[in-house]
Amino acid sequence: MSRDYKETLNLPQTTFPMKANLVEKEPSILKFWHDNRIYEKLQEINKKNNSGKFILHDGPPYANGHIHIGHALNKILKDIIVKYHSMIGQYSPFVPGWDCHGLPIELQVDKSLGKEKDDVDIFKKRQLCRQYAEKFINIQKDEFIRLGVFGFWNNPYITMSNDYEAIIVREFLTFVKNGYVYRGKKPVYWCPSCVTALADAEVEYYDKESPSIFVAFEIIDLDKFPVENFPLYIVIWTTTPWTLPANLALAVNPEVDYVGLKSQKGIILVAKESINNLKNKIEFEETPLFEVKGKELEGIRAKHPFIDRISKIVIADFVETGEGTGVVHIAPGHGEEDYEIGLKYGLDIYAPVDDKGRFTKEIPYFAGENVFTANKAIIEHLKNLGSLLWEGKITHSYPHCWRCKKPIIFRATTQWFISVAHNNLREKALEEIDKVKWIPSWGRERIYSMVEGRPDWCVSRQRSWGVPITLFICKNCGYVVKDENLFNKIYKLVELEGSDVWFKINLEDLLPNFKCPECGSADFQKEKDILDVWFDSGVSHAAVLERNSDLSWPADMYLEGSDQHRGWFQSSLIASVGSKGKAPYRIVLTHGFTVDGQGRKMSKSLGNVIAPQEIIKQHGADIIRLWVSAEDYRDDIKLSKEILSQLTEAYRKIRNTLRYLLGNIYDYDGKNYEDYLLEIDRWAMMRLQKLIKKVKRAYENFEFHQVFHGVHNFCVTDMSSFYLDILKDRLYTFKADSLERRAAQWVLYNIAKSLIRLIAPILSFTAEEAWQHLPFRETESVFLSRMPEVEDKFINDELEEKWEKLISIRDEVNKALEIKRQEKFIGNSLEAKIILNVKENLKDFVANYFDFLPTLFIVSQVEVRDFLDSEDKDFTVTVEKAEGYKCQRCWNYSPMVGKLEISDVCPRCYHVIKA
RNA sequence: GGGCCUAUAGCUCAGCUCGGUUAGAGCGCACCCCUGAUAAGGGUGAGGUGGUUGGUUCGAUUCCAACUAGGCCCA
Repeated sequence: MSRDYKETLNLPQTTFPMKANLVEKEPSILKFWHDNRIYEKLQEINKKNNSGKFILHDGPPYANGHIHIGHALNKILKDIIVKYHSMIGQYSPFVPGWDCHGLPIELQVDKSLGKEKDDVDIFKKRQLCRQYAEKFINIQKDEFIRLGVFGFWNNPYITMSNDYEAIIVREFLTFVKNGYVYRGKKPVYWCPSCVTALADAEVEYYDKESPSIFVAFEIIDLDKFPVENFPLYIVIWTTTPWTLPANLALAVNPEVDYVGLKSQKGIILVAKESINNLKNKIEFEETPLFEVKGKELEGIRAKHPFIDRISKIVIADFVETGEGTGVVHIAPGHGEEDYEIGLKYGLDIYAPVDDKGRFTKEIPYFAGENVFTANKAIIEHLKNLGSLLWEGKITHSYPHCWRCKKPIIFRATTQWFISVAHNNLREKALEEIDKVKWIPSWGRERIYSMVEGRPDWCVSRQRSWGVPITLFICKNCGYVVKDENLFNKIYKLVELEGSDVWFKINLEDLLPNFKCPECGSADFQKEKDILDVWFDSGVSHAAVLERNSDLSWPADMYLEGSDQHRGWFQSSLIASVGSKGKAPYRIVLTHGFTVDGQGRKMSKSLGNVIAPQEIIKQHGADIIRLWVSAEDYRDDIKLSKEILSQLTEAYRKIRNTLRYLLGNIYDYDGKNYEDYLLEIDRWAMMRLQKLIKKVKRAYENFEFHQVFHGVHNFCVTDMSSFYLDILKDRLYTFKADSLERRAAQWVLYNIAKSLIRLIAPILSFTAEEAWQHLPFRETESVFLSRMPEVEDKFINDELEEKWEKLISIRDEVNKALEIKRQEKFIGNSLEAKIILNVKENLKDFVANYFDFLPTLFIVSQVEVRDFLDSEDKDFTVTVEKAEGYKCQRCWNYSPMVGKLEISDVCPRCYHVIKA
């Protein structure tokens, strides 16, 4: 007649639920943070306590659309860093921002306007753009908050706010004042039918049939070649004959071999590798008369076929020999690469084509003719001159206008530039790059080579939605007014009314009776272009870091995806070096991009996109946060269903470990039992210290996946399968207030309290929830507490070594037990008695732990015998059935069961019950 | 096509900086146990041509090169 002893045990009790139900729980935790002003309190505390600052400056996402997983990744990484630094006491306010101007929003607004688009005035249109941006700021804000990201969400920075726009204007005018800004020409996509410039995003590629021609340019500098009595021609290939009037140079590849071939026309010069492309098109003798490397051709002069002009040969890496002749005709006003070459060789950026795509007056024969229709006439003309060697057709992918769907052209137009050469801006920027810490380190190389090779910054856009280029230009002589007083007035006006004001004012209003200092004219025009949005975000260091008194300049860190080496990191660097001479950041951390399980980029067409909103709905934000921490962000970051389910499992393990810790300290009295620890408790405390050390170092080094792995391993290996399993007996069966049990509780309490804080920057919701279940907590939120400190007194190498040995013996015991379990000899390990056959060298060691061994192995009895075999082992394990009967209370077997006053319990339990 | 980067078990990561015994961990999986952490817990086990191919070397996952696949940025 055994009675139920369950009620005499100290079984775990907790209100911390096993099932997280994050989907419902997280919103209530958000409310808790909000209602109790936890973030604000954290800032106030750290601001006061003076133990340093860590300013992570937020790169503004574009206020368009819902957030995607990349946004989530970026903001969570930032949040982890900011929370960690806050929890070591540093003042780390996080001011989120949004990038609001720019084409994508304008296009959306245009789309919604439909036909009305061309009728609405600029104020109306800008207002619509503003409303559009506002809408998505609010949407994204809610989505970021839902992820558990802490920050000043009520007071973010917005690049379209009046004060921010004013700083944009001020910074730009400073660049102007300091001489960095100039007007130049640059080819842009141009639709002759819509009479407008197009942005990259407005260009669509379709197949188009174009002429394909070989044209001979006669070489003047014959003395460089072993040819006598023969004219020499260099032969180009082009599919845009209409660009020939603008031809200013001929490009060859420096590494390619060029050959002279005898033809009817004379000797023709083409790439050796291109000879095959000429066969059946031109008659020539295949044996080359001479051979010359491309780079040796640089500088040689040739005659334009129908315009009285010299075209020099230039070298360019991009010239290919796969098609054509290995020689490319260069019209710097009509092509991107041509333009780059033009800049390099100081060529005129020449584009004798008007708004409607017609040749200007200066072009003989073809003036006034549309460039596309002129193709035919030009070919005819070349033919007549004998310069055309071959003519054919080609179908290729060609840019078209997204609105009228007609083919577009590249056409140089007047644009505003920031010179990177002026005042050694480029060199200074490069020097600054070397002062910054780049994580990962290859970031330095990447941005360095980009800045080293970048052209001047084209900052003008022919658009409506942006901050205007606030300059007045003399209509007569082109002088740009740089009056300090004027600049100040404009700045003040924008600060007061926003940049819309620019479209309402005239120079006359600001500087009455102003005359051009160059020519005395009083006739000025107001610039209509707006600024590149990269300038907007590029000056955030001035508009946010510098101006917000809670922050400081430079930032400790910028953290964005690796695409920003070309984007924001660079625009910020140039903007900051240009005005302050220094980089706006000390550390730049980059992360990779989110890809699917196979490492492919996420795209709608592949159907492998996983939205953060979806994960939140299914698993909760903490799972996204765990994902962010688990993956090594320096590479591309994989995300798949499989990865999510793995993380869910890992989450459960961590959560359950916390739950078990909390469940076993339900009646802990809060006193210090350090002096009563058993050795295994000291071992556990040591493991905890090692974990704290590892995790903190990982946070310091921004290696969050180490945090995840460290914590998870600790929960699984050290806690769940070892310490906690072994501890059950003591916790459940010992007298509730016995010193042994209290000592264990003291350890568990320490572990719980530390663990919760260690995971708080990552599993913010779960940590907060657990914290609220932690007895004797000193702060109302886990985030108002500090990261645990390593207590060196618990670190003991000798102890560690001993326990490694004990654990390896335990492993062997487990193997032996498993064999017997499979044989159905035993089930629960408490049914067993272990015989340890030990050699001389282990004897003393084992003897020392003799009393503890049953606990360690979780068996009922252990007997130690001498191991006399000569086998190459220090010990062997034999499993026998435990002696005596099972104690109905603690389930250990004992020969004493049945011999006591209470017949079904062991002596140990007997005393507990009796007491 | 160019610059930068990545490639270790089904998954997430170690190790390799200064090349040298059977390449580690956790998860997952399989089998077993427990039913006093229970939509939990414990045990054991099976999983790797270290992307491929060359080179350097007595010896390479670790160094070098090429290639393949993938990513970012350009063209």
